Amino acid sequence: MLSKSEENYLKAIFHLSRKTEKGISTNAIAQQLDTKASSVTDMVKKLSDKELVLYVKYQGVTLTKKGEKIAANVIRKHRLWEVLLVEKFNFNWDEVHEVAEQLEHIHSKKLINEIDAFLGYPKNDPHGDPIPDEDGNINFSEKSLLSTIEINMKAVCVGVNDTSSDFLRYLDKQGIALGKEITVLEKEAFDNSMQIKIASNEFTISQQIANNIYVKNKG
Amino acid sequence: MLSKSEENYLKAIFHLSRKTEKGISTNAIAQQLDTKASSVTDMVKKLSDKELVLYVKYQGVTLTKKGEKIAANVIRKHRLWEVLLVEKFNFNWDEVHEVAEQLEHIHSKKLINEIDAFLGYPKNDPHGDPIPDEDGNINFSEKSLLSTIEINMKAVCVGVNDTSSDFLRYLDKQGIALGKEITVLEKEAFDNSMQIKIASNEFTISQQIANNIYVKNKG
DNA sequence: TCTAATTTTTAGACTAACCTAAAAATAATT
DNA sequence: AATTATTTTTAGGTTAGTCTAAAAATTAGA
Repeated sequence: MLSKSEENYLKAIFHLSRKTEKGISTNAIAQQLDTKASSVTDMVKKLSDKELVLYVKYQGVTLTKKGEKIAANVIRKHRLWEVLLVEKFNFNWDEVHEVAEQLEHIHSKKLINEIDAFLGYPKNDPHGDPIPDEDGNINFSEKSLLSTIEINMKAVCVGVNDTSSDFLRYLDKQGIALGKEITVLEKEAFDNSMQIKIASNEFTISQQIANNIYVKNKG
Repeated sequence: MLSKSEENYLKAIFHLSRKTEKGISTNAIAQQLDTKASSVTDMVKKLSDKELVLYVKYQGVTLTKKGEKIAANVIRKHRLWEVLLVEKFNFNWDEVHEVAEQLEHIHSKKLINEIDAFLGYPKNDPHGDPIPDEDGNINFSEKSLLSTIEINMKAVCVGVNDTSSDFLRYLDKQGIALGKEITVLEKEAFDNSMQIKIASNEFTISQQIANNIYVKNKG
């Protein structure tokens, strides 16, 4: 049985691996976990001994099949708990992260599968991220950043990149939520801000906002 | 914020304090937590520094008001999680303990109060034990051991003492459950076994069994 | 009440997970 | 290609929580 810390390292490496094909640097992991590179080196050696990562000194790490499966399972738990909190326990999508960080380390196969069933086998968490299945398979359906959508095109909001409270509450305030249809009306060349329409509401969002909203193009 | 270990010590002292007015010995705590007396001494000093227990060397410990409230809160969480597992997630009452031991250490006031509401503010856990309120108040309603009930008296099962899987599954098999009415038909002086009736079923139970079932006398 | 048995505490050590500071390796720049 | 800058690792230390073994205090028995 892995410790909470070991699980967190595997999860961090999993997430970082999505963004590159190369081995993940100790520094990158340290940053992700808000710890020091020297601590990462220690832990990565331990995970390597347990055959959960492949580690070559100075060359970064990659997950083994075994490590990847465990990481995906932690993420599965995190996301299912998030859905439970939002759907059944009146949490807002900006309130779930901290508690889910704790709950993802609860060890009980039965419990997480019962929650999955209780929720009707959801495919995505409250931020639109896909929920891995029991075997660690994860469905990365393609999505685009809102900032890349052309003028006069329609798109459906399917996820967010930033999950900070500040950002999510801004979205709440603007009426931006998963499933909402967004029309791009105009783009400002100077600051890359864009004019968008949701339902009958028209307003402007900054590039920073548009860079943190995932959509599926509807043409 | 207290560590999991500190919370477990407070909980153990709380439970042991129910059985005696005296200070709780390091040995008793060690036994309860399956650890060594020397470890207990260390921890008890720490809890004393934090003013969660009263500790005099060689004289045992008692909880302070502050410590008692925290302990009751851990127990509240443990028992509410148990109800959730049984009522919503298809756990049997003999399966909940281990997971609840993990879940009781999740820190989120909102979550536990939402669960409480979701469950309709239950008064007792699946084993009949009372659930403390948010302020740590706990309702110890009096109950007797089935072994003390006189012949020809009726009683309602309201709790169990032993919560091991073996014992609880034995009760399942015999049709003994919370709320069931039990009539004492006969007592065997030799081994203190008793003949009982539940619904229309008559059978014999050993003294050991009768000593682990709590009932409320119905006369 | 004095000695023996038991309980409790102290002393010293271990592990997991972290840290800082220095050394070593790799990457970047001229 | 040589030097500088950056990244990574090593070395040594810290804290929380545990342990064993020995010492000290308390309790029990004769």
